[in-house]
Amino acid sequence: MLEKSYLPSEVEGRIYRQWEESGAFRAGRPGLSPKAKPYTIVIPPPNVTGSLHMGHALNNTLQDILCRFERMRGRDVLWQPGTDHAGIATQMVVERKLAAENKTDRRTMGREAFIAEVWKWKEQSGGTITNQLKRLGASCDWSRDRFTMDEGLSRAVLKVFVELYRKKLIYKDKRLVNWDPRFQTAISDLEVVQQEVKGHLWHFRYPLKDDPSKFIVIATTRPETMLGDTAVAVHPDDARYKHLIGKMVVLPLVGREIPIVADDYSDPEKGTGAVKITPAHDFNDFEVGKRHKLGSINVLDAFARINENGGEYKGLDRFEARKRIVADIEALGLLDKIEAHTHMVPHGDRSGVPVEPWLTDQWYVDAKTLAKPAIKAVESGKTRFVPDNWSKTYFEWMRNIEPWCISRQLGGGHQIPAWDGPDGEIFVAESESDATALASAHYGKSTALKRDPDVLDTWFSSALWPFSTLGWPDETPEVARYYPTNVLVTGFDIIFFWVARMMMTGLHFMKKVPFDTVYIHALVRDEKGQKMSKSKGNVIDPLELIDEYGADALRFTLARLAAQGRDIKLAKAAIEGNRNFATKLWNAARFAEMNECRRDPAFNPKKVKGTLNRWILGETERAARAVVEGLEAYKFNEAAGGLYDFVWGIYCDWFLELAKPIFAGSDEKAKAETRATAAFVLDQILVLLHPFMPFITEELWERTGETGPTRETMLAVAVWPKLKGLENSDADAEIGWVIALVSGIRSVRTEIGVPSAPLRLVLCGAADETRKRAARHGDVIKRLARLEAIELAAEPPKGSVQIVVGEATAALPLAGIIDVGAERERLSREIDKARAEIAKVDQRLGNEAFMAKAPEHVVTENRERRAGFEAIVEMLTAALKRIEAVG
RNA sequence: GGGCGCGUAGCUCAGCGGUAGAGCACUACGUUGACAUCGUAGGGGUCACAGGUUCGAUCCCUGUCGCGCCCACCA
Repeated sequence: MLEKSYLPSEVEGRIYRQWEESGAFRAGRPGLSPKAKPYTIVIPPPNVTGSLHMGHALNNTLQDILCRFERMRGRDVLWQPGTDHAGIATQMVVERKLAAENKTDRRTMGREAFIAEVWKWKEQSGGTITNQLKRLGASCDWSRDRFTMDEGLSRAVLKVFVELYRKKLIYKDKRLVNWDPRFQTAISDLEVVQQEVKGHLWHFRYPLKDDPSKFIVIATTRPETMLGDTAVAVHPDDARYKHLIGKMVVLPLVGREIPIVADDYSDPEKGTGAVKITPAHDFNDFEVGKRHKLGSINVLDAFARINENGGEYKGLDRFEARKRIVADIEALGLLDKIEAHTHMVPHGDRSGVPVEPWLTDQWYVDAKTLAKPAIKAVESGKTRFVPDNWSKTYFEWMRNIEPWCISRQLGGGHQIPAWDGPDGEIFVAESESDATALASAHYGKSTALKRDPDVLDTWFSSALWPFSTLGWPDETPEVARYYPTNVLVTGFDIIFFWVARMMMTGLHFMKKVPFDTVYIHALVRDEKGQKMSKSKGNVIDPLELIDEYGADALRFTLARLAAQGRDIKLAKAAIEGNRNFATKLWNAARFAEMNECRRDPAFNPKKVKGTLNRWILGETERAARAVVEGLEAYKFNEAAGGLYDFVWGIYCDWFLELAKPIFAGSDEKAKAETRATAAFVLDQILVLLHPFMPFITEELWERTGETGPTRETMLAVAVWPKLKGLENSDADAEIGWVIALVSGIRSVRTEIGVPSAPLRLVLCGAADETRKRAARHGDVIKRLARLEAIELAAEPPKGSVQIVVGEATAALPLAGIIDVGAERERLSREIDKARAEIAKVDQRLGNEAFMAKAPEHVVTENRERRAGFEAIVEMLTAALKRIEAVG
């Protein structure tokens, strides 16, 4: 006997262990048909340092739903798990740990020692997120778990780097990069976030060399960079400054003479119309500098302090220098004015400090070239975004892509496989010995090399994920079988970081797109729509929810909210509601058990006779179809919502209720059939629901299996129901009639204020069918609508209230309801009919299209047509009146 | 500045050319042998606003207002 309610905490751990032990999650799992088609999803690898947050919960719930669904449909599913070493994030965690343990810091201990610390950390805590994913129910093939730093993946990284280098798609270049002064590393454009900062616009007077009593006034938000100014630019057509073009100014505080140049970049509307040019510290200025062959003077060091080019300001932090310079300019009488100014300032996404454009040597990927096939693949539909509008975002970025800076000056990560010769010559190879060999050949003698200390952007290894995890560059059977993957499930925030780059590397190295479909899901926010963040304190921890309500309730909630194109605002009440749904399901199974609804292996749904049973089987087929269609279209909300309505609103509310009198009755044959049907439908429900709520369904599958023939886990074999040809319009009509009648009576009872008074029901109208139905279902109707008696009459009694159900009418003494929907449908049909008539007339007159488009012309132009039009108006008016009369 | 999306019941959200939906909250009644983590019924909405298309618009088109996000922007 099932307990009174379902207790997730007592079930989930055990069930998950069973699944794992049975090997059900493994690609090529036992019991699989040899013809099974592969179905692959690679997990977006979470950071090893991370722990499960709500975004992971959504992302992995959706992946798990798809994987379990396809597994049950008989596919050979590989859900490839793994974790990412996540550059800065990991470095920060490990550094914090070192500090806590009073060990030496990363730079002092050196690379080797630090990497060892990272690995040590990974061994200790890297399993956290994996275990949390298991608690969620994720059915990954854990035997294939990978880490971006492990040996195989590192080999893939080396090979990709070397190959792209040889094809000149990776190169080293000296240009401005976004420099993060907190971590002292370059970062890519994507890792820069713009933040609004309330600052100032300082107007400085730069004296003319010819006549120091005259000035040109420039405006700047970053006074400290003036130390590196090499020109002042004005717009060539700016009348205010035209006469100054070509003249020199003397840079205050520094004394350097710099030219006034004419350049379109200068915007007469902004600032004073004259702009200082600092090519070493501004991306736009860098371009201006190139055009006018200006020198560039770097005045900052790696910590964003003023360097030796800053003269007396050397050693000052950039913001300290700013204050000093403004004060000094003011002291010289060269401060024209200060305006308050709010503007966007680029910050490092991890460090949170303003980044500096800084001139350094870095490694770049020629993204422009690699993007071309990646753009084409989406244009041609080889890879499809769902929802489709994300392809627009993808195109927009890919078509304007800039070189990808891949080198980082960090402690952890894949070291760049480049070795420098004594003369600066660079040797790129997969191993030190290969590089040495290259160097020997180049120099004609063995030469000592020094390895480039930089590491790769963490996204470089992630970009290879769909094939590196399968064993590439080796030609493994897994690569052949499971690549390309079927779908990538991810959030829109990493389309650029990750999706686009996987497309580029996948197409270049595998010659095939990495995935057919990219499903982009929403962001999970709190119930007020705020982004969840630690600082706001509005983070909902999925693990706490799992503890409180069970993994199934959380998963089902997320699935029901995962509509395309809208963020998810998650409220605890929603999860509670779905926990209640789990309880409801549990109790439906309990009810079935109490009524001896045992699974019957010989049960054939097509041979069922009873109307109620035929009806619920048809409904089951419909529900199953809705799940399949929903999941195939990635409409998780429709699939889950449909099941919710089916299980609660149809199976429990009506089927089981209508079955009660049969179970209590004496018609043994009907009883047996209804029992078998109830058990069969419950089985289908468990299967349909399993992708969404795997734990409770597996538990019930097992428990209901105790009575009938024994059976394996739902994952062992293809158990997805093939329900076809069960829909039955007679049964639909009949049970629909009963439901409508009972609902109508209940509603009328409340309306007239006799919720439990004994009432008689008088059935009238289309007699034969009504009479038969009443006879067949009289007991049920009486019971559910709490009636004293059901009578038949030709006409509704006077003073009664009518309930129209289909063609039949029922009447209760007092009350009143009429089927307005039927009226409306009839109206629509009549209009269509009239339209067709009019079209015929038009055709006869040779003006087909005319009438359809402009009826008002018709009214004045043609009597015959006018008659047709008026017919519509008349019908409309009449119908409207009918509807009004009814209320 | 460029782009995307959203404004539907008190709240969280579905829906989408044909009588406005669910869950939660609220009200009334109900412990009727699966379930009070429940049942039945009810109140509550000019579906942001204005035009247009249509027999009919919450839904399609145009515009306005409000909100959110992404990209670009350090004078």
